[in-house]
Amino acid sequence: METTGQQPTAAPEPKYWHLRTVLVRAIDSEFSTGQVLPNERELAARFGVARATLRQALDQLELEGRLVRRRGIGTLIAAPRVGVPVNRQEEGWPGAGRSKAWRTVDCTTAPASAQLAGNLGVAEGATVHTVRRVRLVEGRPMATESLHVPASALPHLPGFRAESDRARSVLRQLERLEVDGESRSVELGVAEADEAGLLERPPGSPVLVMTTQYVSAGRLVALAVSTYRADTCKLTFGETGLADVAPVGVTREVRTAS
Amino acid sequence: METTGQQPTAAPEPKYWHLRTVLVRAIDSEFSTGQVLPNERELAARFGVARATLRQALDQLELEGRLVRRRGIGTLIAAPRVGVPVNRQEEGWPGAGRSKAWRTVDCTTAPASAQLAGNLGVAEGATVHTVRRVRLVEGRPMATESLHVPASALPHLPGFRAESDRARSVLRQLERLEVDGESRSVELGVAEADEAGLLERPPGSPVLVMTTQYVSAGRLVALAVSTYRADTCKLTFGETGLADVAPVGVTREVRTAS
DNA sequence: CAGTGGTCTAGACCACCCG
DNA sequence: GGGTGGTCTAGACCACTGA
Repeated sequence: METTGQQPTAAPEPKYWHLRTVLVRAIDSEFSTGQVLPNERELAARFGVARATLRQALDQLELEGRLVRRRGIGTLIAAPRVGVPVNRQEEGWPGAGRSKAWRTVDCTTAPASAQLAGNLGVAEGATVHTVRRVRLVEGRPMATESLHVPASALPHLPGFRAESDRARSVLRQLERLEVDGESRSVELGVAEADEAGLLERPPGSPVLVMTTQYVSAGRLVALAVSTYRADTCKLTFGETGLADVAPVGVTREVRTAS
Repeated sequence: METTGQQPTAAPEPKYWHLRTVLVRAIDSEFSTGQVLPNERELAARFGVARATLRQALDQLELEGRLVRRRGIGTLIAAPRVGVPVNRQEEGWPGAGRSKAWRTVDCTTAPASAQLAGNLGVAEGATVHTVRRVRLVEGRPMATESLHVPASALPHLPGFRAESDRARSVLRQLERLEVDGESRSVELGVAEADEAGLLERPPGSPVLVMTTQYVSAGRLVALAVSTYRADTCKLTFGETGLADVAPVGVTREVRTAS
């Protein structure tokens, strides 16, 4: 199992990491999108390791978005990640009410918990509308979003309505507001049970969690928490999209090799 | 090992996922930042599972940034993620030459590979400067960056110099350019060997890969590929930072519970 | 049905940290 | 030293897919 002829005193490279490197090369040179790899038991045998060790390498590659594993089917070469625009307001929230990009799941109106109230800058117990939506890209769910709006930010909201109407009303009222700006943050998370279901992924799948604060007239009028599938999504904040860059994996390899 | 009294016909929840849920509750209620958990063998025994199963749950929690595991020490409750500003130009590149936020590692000047040339919009083989830097937050490395600049974008760059001087010159020249805008993308990746070393993390650690295109006078003048430690970083794109939102984990729990 | 990936086990050894 | 997490093994059973 010589790695690359390293000195005995050198730091010993874990088998699974070496395996990953070998597989990356094989994937890049001998396979193309959608193709299925040999099954895990065979691969493990071929490389002379336990199946668990091989799986550790595959886990890495899946986290990088290079592989997709489907139970009962096999391990496939993943398509390059989809660039999902999140910068333009039309992509995020206002104007999206009529778009097909988002599908409303439900809408609740309830008093804010201490936690949520703090984040929204309102008093605890203040009424807050919460719209839950799913973002679709090419018909597939790519993200979930929980949009929290204090009732005080929507003075002209019509009275009681059916849930689906209420969601529409909230979104419509939001569009009427002048949005001065948004501030966002992005971090890594995992899909909880409900999100996992909406994203059609198993619980624990990695997601990019984007938190957006919408400001109007100097006040925070909405807080959106979105979870994007990390396996297939690349969040793009482009201002005026220049040419798209090639998959990062490749870019980074190039740099490393230089 | 009753989970929560679910029907036999219900979808069986994996043990490691149930374990994770239990641990999340324990962490939030009974532990505080920096505290060490019982060791893995003891925890596994206490929950009546194999150590490997327990580790699967801990892996999840580490990915979420709730735990930190240190070899020879133990498993600690992680501090909340650090918000790292990446939107303001002063945080990213121009003006950072004199700042203490970035430490230059090296600087190379070489012909562009086909891959890199395509991404930069120059001819293959064109001369490109590459500055490698590390971003420090509170003295700790939080990100690595490879900044690629076509020599054609820096017409006034002085001649040959020592490497450290060259890096400084490239950065200084870049600052002189008027930057019309940047377009960014963020996705999930893993740290390769060299990045891992700079970030003081083992290879394969999750990172947020941010790719930034800098545009000046309608032309792409620089391409930056940054890798941020996903365990401790939260990328913030705030325009004019309002109050910070609480840790997302909590926020999301609140929403789920509503 | 046979074949795939997903979960789980019990045990072993190693690399690292500290007193 | 003894204790920690990190790696690796060989095997088992389950859940899902497709023919």
